[in-house]
Amino acid sequence: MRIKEEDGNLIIEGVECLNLDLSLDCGQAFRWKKDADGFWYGVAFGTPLYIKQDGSTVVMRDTDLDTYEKVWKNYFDFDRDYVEICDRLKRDSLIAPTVDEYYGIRILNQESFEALFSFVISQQNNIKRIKGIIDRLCTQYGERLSCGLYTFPTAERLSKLSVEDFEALGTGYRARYLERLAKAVACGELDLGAIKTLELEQARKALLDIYGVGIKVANCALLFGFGFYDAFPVDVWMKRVMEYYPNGLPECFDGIGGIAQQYLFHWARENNIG
DNA sequence: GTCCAGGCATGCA
DNA sequence: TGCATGCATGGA
Repeated sequence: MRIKEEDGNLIIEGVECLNLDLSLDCGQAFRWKKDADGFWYGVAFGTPLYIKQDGSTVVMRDTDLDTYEKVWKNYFDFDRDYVEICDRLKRDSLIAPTVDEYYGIRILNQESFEALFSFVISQQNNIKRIKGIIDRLCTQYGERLSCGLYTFPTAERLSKLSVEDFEALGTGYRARYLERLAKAVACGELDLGAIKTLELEQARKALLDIYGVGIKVANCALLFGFGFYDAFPVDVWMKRVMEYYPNGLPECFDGIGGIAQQYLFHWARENNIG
C-alpha cells in the first residue's frame, strides 16, 4: 500500500481486500452517503471525509497524511491483513462463496459512544429508519462543520435532552433508553474508554448493565465501537443464518467472528433468506 | 388492514 | 433460568 498527498488530496494505491460500497453501507455505520460523483461522504471522530474507490486505488479528498494517521487509518482498519483473514474464513466451506461474492467488507472502527448510541436506536428497527433518525439527531444536536456536514453529537450535548426530545426524533419507545444513556456517559457514571480496555467477557457484561442494552446491541457496540473482533451479534437475520451452523461456529472464526458475521449478515439480507 | 425491522424490559412460572 | 408480552414508528 502506497500513500501520497497530491493537490490537497490523499491517494492510496495498492489497497487489498477493500470494498468501500459494501463496508460503508452494510449496516454497521449509518451516516455515510454517496454523492453524484461516486464519493462517499460522512463524518467520524469529528472529522469530515470524502472518499472514493477505483479498484485498488482510494482517493480521500481534502485531507492529509496527518489526518489519515490520526483518524482514517484506524477507522478503515488499514493495518489489518484482511487478505489473510478472508483466507482463514474460507476454510469454512459454508462461508467461502459468500466471502468471495462480497469480498472486501471491513469492520469500521467507530467511536464507542456513536456505535453504542446508534445500536440502541437500531433495536427492533430497520436500517432505513435508523439512518433517518441518526441523520436528524446529528443535524439537530451535532456540530455543523465548515463543509456543511454535522458531527455525531456528544454525550454532553445529548445529556441536556428530555425523553420527549428523543421521541421527537422518531426513536419511539427507545427514547427513555437514550435519555438515560446520554446522561450516564456525560456524568461519568459510564466510562466507555475504560470498557474498551477490558477483556471481551467483562466488557460485554459492563454494556449489558446499561438500561436498554441487551446481548445483540452489546455485541454490535463491542464489534463496531470497542475493537472486539470476536463479538458476534445475532439479530433476526443472523438467527436464520445460525440454522446453517447447527453445531456452532467453525474454529476458523475464532478471534474474527465479527468479520465473519458481517459477511453472513450481508448475505442473508441480500438473499432475503428465511 | 397486517407484518416486519441489526431487541429489550418486565412479569411470571 | 426460560418464556410470553408490550412497546413506537413507518415502509412493504
